[in-house]
Amino acid sequence: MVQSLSEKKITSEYIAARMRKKTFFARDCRYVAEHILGDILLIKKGRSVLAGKIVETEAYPGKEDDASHAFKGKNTKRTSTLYSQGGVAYVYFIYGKYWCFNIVTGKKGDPQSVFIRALEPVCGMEKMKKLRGTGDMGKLTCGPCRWTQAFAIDRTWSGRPLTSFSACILKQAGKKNNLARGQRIGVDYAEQGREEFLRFYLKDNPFVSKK
DNA sequence: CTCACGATTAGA
DNA sequence: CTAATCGTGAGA
Repeated sequence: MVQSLSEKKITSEYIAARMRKKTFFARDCRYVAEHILGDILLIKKGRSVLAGKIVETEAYPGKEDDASHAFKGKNTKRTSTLYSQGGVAYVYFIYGKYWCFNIVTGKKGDPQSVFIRALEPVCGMEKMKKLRGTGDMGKLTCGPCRWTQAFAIDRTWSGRPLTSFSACILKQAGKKNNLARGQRIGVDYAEQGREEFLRFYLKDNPFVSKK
């Protein structure tokens, strides 16, 4: 277990010292997907704080990736956010009831992103349980559409910066990740993309979506 | 306008 | 294992 953020003081100085900057997100999605493992996703609304350790990610390189919404440069009303400068969220609706959350990476015009598949709860667990309608830790935040529900993510998040005091990624200095890599999940429709090893996760972390 | 489908999940 | 469920995007 990571140290609970609520055990520390979440001051703006604390956030400023650890926040991942825009320049970090300007990198290739594979690099970002790997290096944000173990970092903390933090969302503040007034006094309420929700935070989780990132334990599972997938890289979506964009134009050359037949699993990506931006394959061959496809640009629609929904996917236009993917073409932003790295560092904002890309959120979309799926299966009639869920929200999927990505972090846009790379330079403006290059539609890369990192899909966040699972978090380990760190702060605001009671609120998460309420939003999920369950106290079952095994199903609270392990899964791309479970954690977004626990964090009340919806369409209003698409395009929002993840480099602000109310929403950011906190770098965890000195972390020792036991990294694992594999094929992405749920993209069997992509003949090329399904073969590539673009899924990253923390080995043996119980909050990873698949065992 | 119509229609097929999905970067998933809950439940039988 | 399958049903649920509806916004999105492609095509008529």
